[in-house]
Amino acid sequence: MKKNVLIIAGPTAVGKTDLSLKLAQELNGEIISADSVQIYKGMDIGSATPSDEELNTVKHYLINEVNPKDEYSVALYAKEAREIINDIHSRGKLPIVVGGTGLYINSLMYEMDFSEQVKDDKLRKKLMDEAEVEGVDYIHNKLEKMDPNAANNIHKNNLKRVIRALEINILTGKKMADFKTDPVKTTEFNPILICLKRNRKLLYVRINRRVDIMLKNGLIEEVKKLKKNGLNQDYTSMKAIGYKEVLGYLDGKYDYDLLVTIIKKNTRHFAKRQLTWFRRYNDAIWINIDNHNDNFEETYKKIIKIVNNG
RNA sequence: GGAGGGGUUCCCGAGCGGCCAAAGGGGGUGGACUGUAAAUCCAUUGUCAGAGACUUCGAAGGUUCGAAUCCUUCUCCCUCCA
Repeated sequence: MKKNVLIIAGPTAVGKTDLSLKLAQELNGEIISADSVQIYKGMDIGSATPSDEELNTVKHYLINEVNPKDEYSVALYAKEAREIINDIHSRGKLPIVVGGTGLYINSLMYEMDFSEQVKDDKLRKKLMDEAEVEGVDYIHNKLEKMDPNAANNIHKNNLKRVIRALEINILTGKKMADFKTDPVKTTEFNPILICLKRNRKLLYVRINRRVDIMLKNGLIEEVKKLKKNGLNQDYTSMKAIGYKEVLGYLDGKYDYDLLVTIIKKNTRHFAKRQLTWFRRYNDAIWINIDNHNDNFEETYKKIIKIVNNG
């Protein structure tokens, strides 16, 4: 029988951390983060990384692992998280994947083909320059000739993706579809996907409140520190919500009030995108936790039952 | 008290007789997503909805084949002079 992996997903600020800590204690589990920002070191406030106390209560993985100047990727995540899952299983414990990065979670639940190491920054830049000079239609037509299927699926304005598809074709001669086999579920373990949700309005209230708290807790200082260490908006890590906006504020692009508004807005938009992503999974178990602000008992008991019954 | 300017769809803001359910932006909502994913991109946004019908542009009247657009009165807001 395949071993279980419990996955707790959901939009930002829904309350994943609190619940997962409780679950880990009840289920003899260890937590693997699925968060593309918490994985970076020194980005704690803006990414709502669990506190030191929380991190010490339950064993956590893939949090504060990567230098913000380094690049990270789903491919790496899929590899590392699977190794950790195996390790946890080998010790007879339950791996609990917690996070809101849909693609990362997807890379665990499904077999994604990351075998070909293809990436060429120079080529990307060249294509980007080309697009700037010739226009998006030109570059999209180019893709149309090389990989009509991909061109059909990617909107011409989505430059990043158009270029990626071209990059793959130029580097490997393959087409996008060659990597995009029908979703095949992983056979290594049995993923149990729990998606947490709340009433949208309430979620937005929580988001707004949390942004205020982040600011009060020193988000700006955190970004200043990162900036001092040489980080700027060109780094992937600094494109995270909260960070990119504060960098703009520090550069004088807008005042404090507008900064707050923008961070909140972007976070709300993000939460919406997360929800859209998670809705793709037909076998997801959605749990509304509106009524569990103070007491998770009912929710975690429900989840424990689900896990125990396979 | 006098002289002007203005009240437009959730918000800001264009329109100034028909091509206006009304530009544009914001916000909201829905969606896409295979190595940057907290990224990147798309759609939709008066109501019912099938073409189409119905109710909107501060309020009430009026002119006109036809009004958000013109006239009258009322009402609220802003600026300047007193």
